[in-house]
Amino acid sequence: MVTITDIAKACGVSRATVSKALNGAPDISRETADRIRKTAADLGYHPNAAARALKMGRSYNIGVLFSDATGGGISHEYFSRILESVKAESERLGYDITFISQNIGRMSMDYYEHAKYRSCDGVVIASADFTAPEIRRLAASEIPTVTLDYSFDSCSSVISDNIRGMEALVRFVHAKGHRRLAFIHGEITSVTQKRLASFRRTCAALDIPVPGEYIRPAVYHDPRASGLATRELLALAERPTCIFYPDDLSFLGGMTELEKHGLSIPKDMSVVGYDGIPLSQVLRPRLTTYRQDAEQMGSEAARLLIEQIENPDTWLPRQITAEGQLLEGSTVSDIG
Amino acid sequence: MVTITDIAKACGVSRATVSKALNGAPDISRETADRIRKTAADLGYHPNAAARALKMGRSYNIGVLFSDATGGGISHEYFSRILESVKAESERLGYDITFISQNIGRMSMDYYEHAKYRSCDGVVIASADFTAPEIRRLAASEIPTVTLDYSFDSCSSVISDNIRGMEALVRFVHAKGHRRLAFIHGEITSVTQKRLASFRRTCAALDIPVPGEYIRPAVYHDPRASGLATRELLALAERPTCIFYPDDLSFLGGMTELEKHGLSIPKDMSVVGYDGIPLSQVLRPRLTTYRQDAEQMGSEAARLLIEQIENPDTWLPRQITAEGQLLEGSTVSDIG
DNA sequence: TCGGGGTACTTAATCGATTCAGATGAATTA
DNA sequence: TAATTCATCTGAATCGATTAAGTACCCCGA
Repeated sequence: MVTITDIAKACGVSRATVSKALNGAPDISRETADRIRKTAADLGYHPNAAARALKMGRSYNIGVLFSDATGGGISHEYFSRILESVKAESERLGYDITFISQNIGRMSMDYYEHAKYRSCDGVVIASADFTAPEIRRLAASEIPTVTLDYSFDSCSSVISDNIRGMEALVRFVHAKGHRRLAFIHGEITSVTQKRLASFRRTCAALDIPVPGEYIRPAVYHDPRASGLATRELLALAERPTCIFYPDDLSFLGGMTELEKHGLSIPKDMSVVGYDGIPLSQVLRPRLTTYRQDAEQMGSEAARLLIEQIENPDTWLPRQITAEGQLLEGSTVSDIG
Repeated sequence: MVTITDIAKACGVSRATVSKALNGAPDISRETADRIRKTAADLGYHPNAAARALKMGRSYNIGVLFSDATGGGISHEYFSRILESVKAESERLGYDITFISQNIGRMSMDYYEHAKYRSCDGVVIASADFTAPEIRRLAASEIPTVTLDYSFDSCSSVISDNIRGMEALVRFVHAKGHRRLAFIHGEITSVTQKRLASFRRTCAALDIPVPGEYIRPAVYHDPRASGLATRELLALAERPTCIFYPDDLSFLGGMTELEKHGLSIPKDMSVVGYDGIPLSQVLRPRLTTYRQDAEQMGSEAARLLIEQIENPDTWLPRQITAEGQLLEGSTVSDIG
């Protein structure tokens, strides 16, 4: 590896001079600085990240903490899209990405310790459970932190607008004349709570009664679970006219179940999804759903975090809401 | 942060002794070693990764390089599942994961330089194009490397058996009596070439003619592209009786198109996918496809890599083939 | 001619951990 | 008793980069 010493030798100056020149210190003459920069480029020099991290306490590395109940966090399309855009934006701004988890090999450490161990300059957190003490410890620590879809008041956050998204869907369906709305929800998380609360509140505002049996638990991104919930709904004495699915993938499980019962969408049953993944828009009928802008959320999160890292003094926590968008497909019949 | 110096002070020994005790050096007495280990645990000590990396040239960090044409690598289910399992297995073995890419911030560097910059102990490579010079440079370097779905003879690799997988599908369809097989393929990569070659070879072996117009290009994981390709196939004078899709998601695009033409699966058209993602098995009819074991591939890759890192002397390149499995759904009619 | 004040550099300490080459002291041997 | 051996621990250099403090040199004014 080319080190600062090699450049110093090649240029006949001290290592300190090289370091300063490369970092744009004011007390190096133009000519020397240019010469050093040219030599560095010629030799293919890149600073050693470990040495820098050790000396400066800055690693130019940001941690990503994705924790969900099942552990397969990344493989959910919503998360992987966020991850991809956090990664892209961070790289653009000069930072690398490392995953933060608990228990690396034989060492047992929590998230905070792991982040310190790797000298992460900051961490982006997505979690199904923000009440977990390990998550709170990290969020409350001196390490800059941005949370996704949840907000602590001591750190910045990027939130997809679940309240407004769900309200938009309910109002859309209501406008089409539906009054018997069933709601299949994912595991209880803060996001789920928001969507459910928004569903209930909007229904109340529109004078739509919501019988308890119309609210069914399932699991996010699990077509099987939503298929089951769908079957239960179809067994009710008074069937709903429209089913809200926890997400687009879950809808596919429901779709299968509806077909089995010989019900066609939207003639015999209307449905809406959530997420707006690309797949939902190539299905026929096109799914009516609410698109969450995962790309925007990821890059916004990276920007907020890095801004905080680089301006610790002037920084104040900010909550950014990522606007979604109702995708009006054709899975909701007009029975007005 | 608790450092080795803190422990040394607390125990009244030198820093050297602490380091040796924690690393199990033989010239430290049992009692001293125990006392030091206990103190370390009490104080919540964890070694500083940067300091270690600097001194030892070992970072306990492995790089993951996912590069595809579109750039959205991670968000493809197949890749994200591999990533998830590389991550899980690496963590179990004491390693963290960092993404390797080109051009971090203002610094322009290639993959190899990036891996050096972060002192990665090794790199797992998944790429759409293994002929790219930056990929070859990394694979040919002194950095331990494991490739996925491609093999250089100088490094280990984990390959999903595309040859056998495709052969199994063709034979299955042939056994059901189909003789007019259309093949929609993804972007031309080494994987695509293997599948296509295997398709052609197996067809030849079974005396199935393959007209050029039955081979259609599309894009992996893009329902729109495969929908288009499907439309073209349906416009042919002599339609195929079975369509091979590049992957399960692509099939969904085809499904939509087939429905539009009033064709039902498998009565009017048989189809097979590839990948065996969970979704494919909850659809009705259940998709006939070939399951690639992404989880096994990921953990196998991590194990191979770490074995090489930890035993550089006795190491020899190994090629591991991950067996897949034909999932016999009900999207292929029996016209025998 | 001497010193004040810049400019442009160098020296050396430092970050936290590892490791080689001693050093210490007790026990053993001639 | 003096020399040797062994187990156990310490001192100091080192990895590559940064940075506070110090030095050399030049220019200028009185």
